Amino acid sequence: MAQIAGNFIFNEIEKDIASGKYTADEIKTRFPPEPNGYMHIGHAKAICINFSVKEKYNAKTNLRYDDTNPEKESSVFTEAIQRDIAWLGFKWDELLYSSDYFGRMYEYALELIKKGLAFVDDQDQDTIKATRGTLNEPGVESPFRNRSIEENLELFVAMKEGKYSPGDRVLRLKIDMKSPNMNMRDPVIYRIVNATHHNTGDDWCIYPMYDYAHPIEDAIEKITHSLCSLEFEDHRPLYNWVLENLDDFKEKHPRQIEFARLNLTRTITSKRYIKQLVEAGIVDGWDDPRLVTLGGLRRRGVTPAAIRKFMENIGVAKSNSTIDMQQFEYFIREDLLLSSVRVMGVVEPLKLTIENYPEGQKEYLDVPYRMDDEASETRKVPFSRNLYIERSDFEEIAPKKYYRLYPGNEVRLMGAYFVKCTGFVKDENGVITEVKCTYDPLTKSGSGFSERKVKGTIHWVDANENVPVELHLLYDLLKEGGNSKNFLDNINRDSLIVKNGYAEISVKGTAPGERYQFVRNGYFCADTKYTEGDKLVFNRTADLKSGWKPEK
RNA sequence: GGGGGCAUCGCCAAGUCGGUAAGGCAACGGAUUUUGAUUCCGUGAUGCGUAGGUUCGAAUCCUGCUGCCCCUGCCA
Repeated sequence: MAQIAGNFIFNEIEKDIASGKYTADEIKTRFPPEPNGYMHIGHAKAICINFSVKEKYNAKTNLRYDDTNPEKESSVFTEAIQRDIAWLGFKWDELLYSSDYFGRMYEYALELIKKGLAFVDDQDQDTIKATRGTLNEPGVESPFRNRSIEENLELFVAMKEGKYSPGDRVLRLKIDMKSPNMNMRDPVIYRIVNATHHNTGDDWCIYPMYDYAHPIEDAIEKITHSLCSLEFEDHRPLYNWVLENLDDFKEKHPRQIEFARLNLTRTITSKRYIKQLVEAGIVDGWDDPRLVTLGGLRRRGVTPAAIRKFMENIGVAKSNSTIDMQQFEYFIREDLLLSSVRVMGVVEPLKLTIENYPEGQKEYLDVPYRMDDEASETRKVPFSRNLYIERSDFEEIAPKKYYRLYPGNEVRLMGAYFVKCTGFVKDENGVITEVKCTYDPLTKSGSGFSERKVKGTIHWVDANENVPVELHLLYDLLKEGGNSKNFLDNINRDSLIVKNGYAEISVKGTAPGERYQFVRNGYFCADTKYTEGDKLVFNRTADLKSGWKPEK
């Protein structure tokens, strides 16, 4: 395996090992998603970070669902999450649910109550909110803060037994209403919720809050490094407080370390916004190939290897940053360059007639999959008088430095012959409908012909023996420069361009999910939703970079 | 009028004890090329938010200032 690049988290882990805080063989991380939605590229960063610790230190990494809010969670998401992690190529050591610890969490709450560190508050939500204070003013203590341990115990048990309704009472930690850290102002740690939980069913009607549950989950699993995103930095004192006040964990407990989450230019990662797109029918689901959800990327044809290399390359740090989408695209192309088969496909067909190639004649050329590799395998590609070429490979009046076809110019048809443009046909609207040319039999590909050279090489497809393909060209979902308050106004309505083209016959029978490089057009992946039987639909995963700029 | 973070090339990002600014993406040259792809060479900070200070020497230490992000859910 390739050397894993360093980052500040690895440095901290190594310091902890050096200082004896944790031994090398007990290093353990966890990826703790809440099963309340589909994962996207941002989650992939967190997954890669946690599992990279496993790989680098030969450690353990658990997949643990942070399922403490039954109103938002569902098992359709637990399954989707497992699929996505497995797709990325990671194997968790244990698959766990924080809801499996509800019993222990309840016992620990009892312990805190007995220690006088937690109390049942009868105030309603609005009152609690109003007495929390502000960033600049301290909060005020609840009038119920000092009730007896016995009464707290009795009330909390009653909460658990369903004697009250949601909102009636909560369990709060007794920390400090004057703390400058809002999280420490007697945070609520248990609330009453009447909802069926995806894992525990109707066993519970009280549910722990994240700030209380998370440190306990980590500690129970003996996680050493609890890696999370920056916004939890303010929660770290509370994370530590909970563990330091519980007998089971006060001696030794996990360490929380925060890192900056991933932002990518030109993309939408907000769950709320993606949902809007799905519901408005702008995209065809959570796995629409234009989305950076893991399902969307998979359907688009992006490989797990590309995602992982990208994540490793961008590093891990604490500064808020936005990575240029081009950097991600670079790794997509890099991975596809050698892994995908190269064939010819025409996106926007234009007829090419070879006037001196006998009508009715046809030959099958042996074309190497890789023109740049002499050892490349070949496939048979039919060639005849009537072909299709790319519309953009012909110009009636050539711009400067245009190497493609225009009247009088000669180019190479990849894997075939040199061809010289002799004319073209326009319809009544001035649209070019056909290009005419002659070919030179001496220039056959592979013959070693070297009498003259040609600047351009273009791809082509036989006009009779081919396979029709529907090509989905995918562009940014966000309009450039759009910053209307109304999200939908910022959406690029041309993010999906559908083209009906032709691919060489070897593409026939392509299975959903299979990839090609359609030479000069980019990397394509057969869509898993629309490809069916003879109907081939391809998503363009990425185009090819081009150094050619028409205008000067 | 609080607290917690972050500031190194257009975008990311190394820089662990102060010793004289890695790497990637992008961009721009040029070479090779039956993909204007790939590959290959070459080009970037006298400078590390800013102003001072300590030091033979500071991105790294000290002080002041500035900018940006996060925090007042019975969400995670």
